[in-house]
Formats: sequence, C-alpha cells, structure tokens
Amino acid sequence: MKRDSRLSGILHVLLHMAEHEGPSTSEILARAMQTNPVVIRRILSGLRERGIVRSEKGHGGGWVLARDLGEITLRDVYDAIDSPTLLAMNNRTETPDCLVEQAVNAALEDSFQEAEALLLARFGEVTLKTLHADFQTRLTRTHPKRKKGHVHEH
Amino acid sequence: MKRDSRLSGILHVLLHMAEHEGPSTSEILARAMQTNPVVIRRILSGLRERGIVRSEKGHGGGWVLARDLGEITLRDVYDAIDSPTLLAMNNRTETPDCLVEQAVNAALEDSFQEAEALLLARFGEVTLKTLHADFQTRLTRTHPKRKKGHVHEH
DNA sequence: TTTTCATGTAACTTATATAGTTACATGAGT
DNA sequence: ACTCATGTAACTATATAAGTTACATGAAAA
Repeated sequence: MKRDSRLSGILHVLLHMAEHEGPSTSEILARAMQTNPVVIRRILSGLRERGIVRSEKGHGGGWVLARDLGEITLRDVYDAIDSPTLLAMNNRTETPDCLVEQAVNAALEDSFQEAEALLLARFGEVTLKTLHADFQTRLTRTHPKRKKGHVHEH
Repeated sequence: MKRDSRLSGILHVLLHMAEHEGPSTSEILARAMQTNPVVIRRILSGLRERGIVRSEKGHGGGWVLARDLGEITLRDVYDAIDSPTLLAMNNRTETPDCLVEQAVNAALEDSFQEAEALLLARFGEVTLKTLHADFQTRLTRTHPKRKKGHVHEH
C-alpha cells in the first residue's frame, strides 16, 4: 500500500501559513511541500469546512489560518482530512461465520483498537502551537545569533 | 492503500492446521481462507524459515505446526511474514532540511512509534494457544451439547 | 519405473488507494 | 476587460497487496 502522508504534509503547510504575513497562495504552499497546488487546495478545502483555514479568491487572495495556533490540535487536522485509516493491517473478513476466524479477529481487533485510541489521544494533546515552539527551538539551535530567521530555502 | 490482511488470514490457517489430524495441504487451507493455494504456500514459506511450520512434498504431504500452540506468539507470526508496515501513515519526507518539517515529523514520529510499540507488545503477549482457547469458548457457547465439534463448513 | 500428488517459485494480472497533473469554470480585485 | 487565485472534475502515475498461471522439483504409491 502507498502510505498516507497528508497529515505530515499539511501540518508543514499550516505552520508555513502561520509564519507568512497575509494570505499564502496554494502555489507558494505547494512549493514548500514540493507538490502540486491542486493537491494543496484539495487538502485545505477539508480544513476550510472545519473552520481551520479560510480562503479568498482573486488578487491578494490565498489561504490564512482561521484560528490561533494553540486552538488547533493534530486531532482537528486529522479529522479535517477525513480521518484516514490509521493502521495498515486489516482483518481478512469483517464478520466471519467461522468461529476460529472470529477468535482471531477478536484478538487482533483488541490490539488494533488500543493502538488507534492511543494515536488519536496523542493527536488530541498536541497543538500547532506545540509544533511551532519546537520549530523555534530548532531554529535557535541552528542559528543561535538570529532572533527571527527565514524558514527555508523554497 | 490496500490494507494487509496476511496476519489475520494466516493465524486462521494455523489454527485450522492445529485442529487437523496430520498434514494439511495448501489446497485445503486455501479453501478455509477462501483464497488460492499459492498464496498460502507463499505466506507459509516464511513461517517455515522461522521454524513455526514444516512442509512435506508428495503423497501424504502438506503442512504441520512445528511447535506447540503455546510456544507461538502473534509476534512470531508477524515477524515471520516479514514484519509488514503497521501504520498507514507516513512522514512525507524522512530527513527534511526544513526545520518546520523536522518539528512536524518529530511530533508525529513519537506518536507513531508509541503506537507501533504497543501493537508489537500486545502481539508478543498473545499465543496461538490463547486464540485456540477463545475458539473453544465460542464453540461451547454456540453448540453447548457437543464436546468437540467440527470447525466450519469449508 | 511410471504415475500421482504436493510443494517451490517465477512471472504476470488484478484490485485498491494515495498522489500528481491537466483543464477549465468561478469569482475577486486591478 | 484583464489578471490572479481558488474550486473541482477527470485523468494518469505509482505503490502494494492479493490472486492466478505455469511449470519445475521431489516424494510416495501403483
């Protein structure tokens, strides 16, 4: 299976939006994420529906965060991209007649649900503000002199 | 991504092998798992390398468990099918230059690793004997009269 | 010793999901 | 009117699991 990297990608994009003065166009954001503007618009449209970002058309248009960084959890973002499948594994049959398979499925299902619950709980604990603070720390470590540096080379 | 159901499928097959007197052919096992014999042979060949099953060619040949049910954990089986990816999500870039992306990746990576560790730990706690006992319980609930029933209709 | 049966394995096809691209409509500002 | 940016449908590319075909290998039975 090709693994889903939308959450990782879109968090990156959101933090860039936060650093950017005024609206960011999907073209600029796509460059930061090294992908196509349509991919950005597609993903961000989900976040717009959830009130995480806003978009404007035309001159001076683009995307802005609709809430404070501290008010956006990874869980919010995950939900806004339509809660993609977390686990790469599955039970072969969802509701098998075979009692052997039922026993197997029940055991696996337990573990799967625990792992999913743990992931979602972690996502709920982390806000974009947390990530932004971590970024600032990394920036200071890398460029100790500069108070507020550039973000990257794109 | 298409989700991996090999673990679920092969556990089912192993328990059927345990119930079956003498060697089970890949054709019989494939019928139980509703798939192709080659798929069974392909997966079981990994388990053979780990000493979980043995196979014999020719008349009266087929597959048998090489160890006691209590000596085979789900973790053993998982490893034997080559430790497939557990999580359906990925970081977009593994070692990004961008500090923003590094902060994002680090946060996600933490959660991902916790979830994976939890799954593997659970797999390590459960043996085929556990699953077999659960199966027996289900059997008794479904057919209270019978001491030792058939397994299923395949 | 030939036939039958079962595994071993390579090569190919199918199915499914993410990601990327093209093309064009819509609407806001200049 | 012209430009810029989003909105979105439709198509293509890519990756991975799963299923299938075909045939070689080797063991037991006839």
